[in-house]
Amino acid sequence: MTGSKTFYLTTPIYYVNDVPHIGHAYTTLACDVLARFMRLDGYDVKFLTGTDEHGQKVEKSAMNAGIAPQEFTDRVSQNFRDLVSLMNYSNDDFIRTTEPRHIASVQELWRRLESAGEIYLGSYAGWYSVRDEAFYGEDELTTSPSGKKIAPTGAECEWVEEPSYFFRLSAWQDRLLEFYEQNPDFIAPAGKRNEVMAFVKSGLKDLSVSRTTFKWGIPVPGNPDHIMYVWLDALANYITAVGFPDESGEYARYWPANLHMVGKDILRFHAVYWPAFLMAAKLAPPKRVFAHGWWTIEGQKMSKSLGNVIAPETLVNTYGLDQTRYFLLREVPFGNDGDFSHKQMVQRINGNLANDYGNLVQRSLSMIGKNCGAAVPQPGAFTEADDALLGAARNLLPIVRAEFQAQAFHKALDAIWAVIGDGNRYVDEQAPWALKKTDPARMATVLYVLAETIRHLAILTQPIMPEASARILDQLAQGPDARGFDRLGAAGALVPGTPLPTPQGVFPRYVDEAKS
RNA sequence: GGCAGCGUAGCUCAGUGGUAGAGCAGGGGAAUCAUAAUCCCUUGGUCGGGGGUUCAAAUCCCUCCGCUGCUACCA
Repeated sequence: MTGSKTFYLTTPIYYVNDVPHIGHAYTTLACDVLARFMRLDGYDVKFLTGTDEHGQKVEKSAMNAGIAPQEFTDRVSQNFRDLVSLMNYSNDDFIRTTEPRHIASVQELWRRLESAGEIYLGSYAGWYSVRDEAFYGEDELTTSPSGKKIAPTGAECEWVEEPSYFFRLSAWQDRLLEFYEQNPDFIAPAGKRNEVMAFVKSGLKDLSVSRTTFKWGIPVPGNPDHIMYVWLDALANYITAVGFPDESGEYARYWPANLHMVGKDILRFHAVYWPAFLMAAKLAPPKRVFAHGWWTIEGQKMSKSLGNVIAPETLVNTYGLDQTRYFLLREVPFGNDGDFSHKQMVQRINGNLANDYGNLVQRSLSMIGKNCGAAVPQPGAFTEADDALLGAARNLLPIVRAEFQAQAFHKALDAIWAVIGDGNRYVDEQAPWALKKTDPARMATVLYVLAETIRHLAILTQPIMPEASARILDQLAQGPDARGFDRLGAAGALVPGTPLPTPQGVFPRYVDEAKS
């Protein structure tokens, strides 16, 4: 056993009514690279993703499709399971909110909240638009000449009242603020933390947590006329997946979650409602919620009406899987909004991957293949320059680790690429092609230093680019058991004389189709 | 409207009191191991405008202009 070092991280569960796009792929990708990193770093990791399958919209979509809701969700949730293999995600579980384990979990959570006096039956009243399926505040509405209340969307609203259970969110305002104060890293990035705290400080109202207007959801225990509020249902997936209500097994090992990764649109649910629900049920709140930004496409907002929504499959087919993974995490400081453009993508592929990283690997391994009998060369004494490059490579782990722990993936990549740059400069300065004639022993040392540097780089790029990194490690004859972070440094140093396969390019240049 | 943040080289951004920086793009050169990839040098900014504090401000204060986010129950 690895012992006590565990790491539990989650993506949001995706609403099955959506078609997977770059945004979904991005969220799960960020979790995937973190999960891979932590595993390589010796942690016992649980990485969860899944689908949110209840709610009025799903019910309606199923009806329109002429099939039962369950059959409908079975069908469309497949889109998200396909995304897993397309993007090479390494999740340990895939949860669906229609599974029996989840229904049992949510109902138990409800019972605990109810028995703790945190839920009461009241009635929910407000201006409701049937067309928008949404309630509006009095101040958002305008009045038409005929006296009707009109929503900002132009839809007519009517005053409706329905019985509803409420969660006593108002009672948690101070305890939430105290929780944020005592856990300054709970919400990231910092700007988002300020927004959430401002929201909570502005005052919290009790939250309606049940509906009677549709059926497709989890019934309230003891009152099946009520369906649970979708967010209570959805958020609970994070404890369901670790076995709740059984608190002995995985729950004891993994809960509280180390990280909930979310898009910035659903931060409030995770940073306000969720810890309140959990604390009210006398369960531990998660350690951290990170809200990342949105992608625009060629400078424009992604939207169905603009027809510029990019399917992850298109990216992977056009640019390659690892190239896409690299771009999404390198191009934009994680947490910021970013823009996807073909030009930038090609820039990254050709500049960073083909020219910098790929070329360093290829030029080094190619010289070893041709001049060192296709085996790891035998080094002599190291010079200052050798030690400098090796030192930079060996010093990378603590830097990269710190950046990953802060989810600053772009900074981790910057640090790795700095060493790639060092490597290319070292090749030019040492000019092993000249040493070949003048000092073959020195050439062997230089090439050994390069191979050892590349080994470090490839081990560290595994989380971001699993396939390409594996191919580089293959070319260094490093087997599956030689790829963990415990092999960085002297512990895993290449053994001179080890036969190496013929090197092959790993990052091809992207050449645009000839314009017509 | 209120609260918060941003505005630095053509582009994307780093830099929070002490002589303006990086990557990419542009220009010149070197090298030839390598996916014509690499390496070196270099052009380029009155740090949004104005005012103030200070020996010294991109960095602190005030003000104006522009942009963005949040301001609860569609997920």
